[in-house]
Amino acid sequence: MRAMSCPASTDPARSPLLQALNPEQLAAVTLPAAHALILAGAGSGKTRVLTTRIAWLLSTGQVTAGGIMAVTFTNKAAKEMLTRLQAMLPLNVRGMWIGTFHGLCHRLLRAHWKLAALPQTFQILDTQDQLSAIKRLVKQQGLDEEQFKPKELQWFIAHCKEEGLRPHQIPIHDEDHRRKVEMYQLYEAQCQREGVVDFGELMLRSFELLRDQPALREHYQQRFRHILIDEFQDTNRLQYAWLKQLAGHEEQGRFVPGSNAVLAVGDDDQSIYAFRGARVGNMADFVREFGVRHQIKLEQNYRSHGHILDAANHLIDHNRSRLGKQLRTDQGAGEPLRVYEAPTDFAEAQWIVDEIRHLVKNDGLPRQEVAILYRSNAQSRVLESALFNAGVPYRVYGGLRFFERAEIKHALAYLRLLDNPHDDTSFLRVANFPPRGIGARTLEQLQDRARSRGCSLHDAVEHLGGAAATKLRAFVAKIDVMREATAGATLRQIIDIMLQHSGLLAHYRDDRDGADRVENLEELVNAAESFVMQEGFGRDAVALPLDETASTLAVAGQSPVSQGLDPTAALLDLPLSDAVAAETGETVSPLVAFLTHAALESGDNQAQAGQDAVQLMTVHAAKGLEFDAVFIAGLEEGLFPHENSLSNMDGLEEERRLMYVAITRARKRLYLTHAQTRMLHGQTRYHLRSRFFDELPEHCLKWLTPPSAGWGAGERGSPWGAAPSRVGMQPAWGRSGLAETGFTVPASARQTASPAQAAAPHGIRAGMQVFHPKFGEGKVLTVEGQGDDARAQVSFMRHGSKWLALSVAKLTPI
DNA sequence: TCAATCACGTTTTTT
DNA sequence: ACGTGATTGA
Repeated sequence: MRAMSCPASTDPARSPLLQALNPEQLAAVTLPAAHALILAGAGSGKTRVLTTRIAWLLSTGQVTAGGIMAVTFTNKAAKEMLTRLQAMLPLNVRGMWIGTFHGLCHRLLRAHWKLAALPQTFQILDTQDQLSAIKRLVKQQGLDEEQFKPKELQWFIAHCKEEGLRPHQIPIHDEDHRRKVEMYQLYEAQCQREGVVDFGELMLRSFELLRDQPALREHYQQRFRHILIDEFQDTNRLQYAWLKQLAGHEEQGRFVPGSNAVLAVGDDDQSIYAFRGARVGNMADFVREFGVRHQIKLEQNYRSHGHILDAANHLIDHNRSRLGKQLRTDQGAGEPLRVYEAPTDFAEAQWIVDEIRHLVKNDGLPRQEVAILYRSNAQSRVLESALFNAGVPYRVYGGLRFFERAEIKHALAYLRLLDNPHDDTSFLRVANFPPRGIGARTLEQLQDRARSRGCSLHDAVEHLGGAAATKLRAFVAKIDVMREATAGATLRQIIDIMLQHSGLLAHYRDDRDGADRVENLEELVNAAESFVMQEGFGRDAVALPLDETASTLAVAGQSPVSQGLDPTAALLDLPLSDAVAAETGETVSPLVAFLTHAALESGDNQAQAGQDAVQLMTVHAAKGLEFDAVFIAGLEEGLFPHENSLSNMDGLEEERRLMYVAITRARKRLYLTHAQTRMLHGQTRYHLRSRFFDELPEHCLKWLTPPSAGWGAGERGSPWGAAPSRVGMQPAWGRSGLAETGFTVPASARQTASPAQAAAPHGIRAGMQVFHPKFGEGKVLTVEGQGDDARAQVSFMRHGSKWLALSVAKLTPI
């Protein structure tokens, strides 16, 4: 370790930390302390660069641990960074500000709860809680749930916050819009009254805190000399604005970057979250507004074989809006991409499973090194059943997470009421659970009373008369008893007491199908135990992180006071006493901390159901992961690219980036599969092969089935459909079995060798050019349903894509 | 208050 | 097709 703490002036290559880096990576790691942008391609060692950069900054004494902030999007990424850092440096990373956007915002708000106008024990509303809070509000306002769909309202509020807008800042368009904004305002008031904040509020409130408190802002600007941001292409407007508060200030309406250094790492080609507010444009804005002079591209890929990379490069080249980047590898070309067309989704799944068994049996591939990726969750069902029937162990990502399970949410609601009896969301969740004779009617009365008095449900109870009130009082008393019984207890004891007193445990024990839920509740106790262990509550670990940091570096032979900026001193100088309190973690009780943890980290996606299992997930979920062998299933027009994204260019380009992400997950072997027909929403649908096939270089592909007509076919006016086949019928070539056999088909022949596009009686088939009296010329994308129910999705030249009932619409093939 | 029935929606998702 | 969430009847 001593060797690493060489001063910045010595040859950096001598440090063992830096030796294994390629020139671009080295340049990125050893950048001067200035704003910089790293364009990091898939598999280019991005995380490694980030962590090594931090380690390098620390070990060369350019900054102390307290002077670094590193931001990620997911807890997983944050954890990974911490783990890798710890492996590189003898450092207590606890005092470092490494975490997710929301985690760090939360930390700020806990530290400065008074300035942020929050109650000290404020709790976090997850998406579920938020929705139920909104439903409650809509009902309370006596509004029609049909007209004001809570889901829509939730979306509206979340998006306003992502844009950094408070209700009064929103320009009103029309009456409907005005009412939405009004609801937003009422929702805010409700949250404030109940002492809860949603995810968006964590971001927005801490942004405003920094914006409106100059002393605080300057303190943190002085403190965080180096700010590093991962997955920058996924940041939304508010996150970027938040960053600017930490790294500069406004002057006459213009942003002036500060003296600290922001390192943004991202990949515009992997921007797949525009639908939730991500702005790739933040990358360009960052370069402009921060006057970035250092830009580095990491294009050396350490993951995939040549053909896979070629395919990815070629595909993404079809996107127009790109910063421009080309991955390269030192590994050989490797195997070609295998393409398989199945008659049905069922057959596709069957074939994939067979192929996986061969991979495992013949090639000795560990099952967890095989992934099946798909565009939408609905596709997992048929794959799961095929795997299940074949007895192949598998694991599906993306189900309910631990802290989202109903029984856990109930338990957490009780725990929250212990700290904050005015949390109405929690109150309503468990007032009658387990059932104790408090009906919906009673709760409605209580809500009315609370509203008219402007108080919480808890406080409204004593002002309620009648028989029902007795039961409510008993409930409130129960909570009060629990609160007394748990005073001064450890987290474990609190949970044990709560589980007993609330009757939750007994309720699920009595339930015939409650075994799993009982198990989960017991797991909750374990989760709390390990949380306490990790956080080291009530012990030295949290006490003085900055001092520990200082001594660590002193041992490494460096003065923590470099550039005259001692963060410890800066902190103590602060007139903000609660900042110190927060830094030492003194003010947060273990229970509050645990509840926060539950909200911010909703837990693992699924218990490790067998390590040796094939991995199933959406392409989105696969981002950042890699596997030896990858299957991308359901590569069909309308599915992938998804039909909802076809109406505009941006949508299609995002789908293409998604495909790019999918391809670059594979190390050695990649399969691309599609089906002619598929069950979707209970109906049979006929799909064309995805246009993405036509965007891959021919020399990378190995067609295991004769290539049929694809997206490009109709466009080029080639003849159609030789022999129509029926749904479920085996194609002429049968199951060509092993991937070892293959067809080599020249690109020119691809469109004409068109087998078996299933035909419906009306004669309209996917891929046809058609004419509509009103919309004019168009191309059929999808046909679904039979008889009078048959519908087609047609992409018209002038009117975009539309769904038309074939029994009504006058479509003529041309 | 609870179970049975029915309408509804159904791209992607983290915090 | 299928699971969820709200409504209705016992």
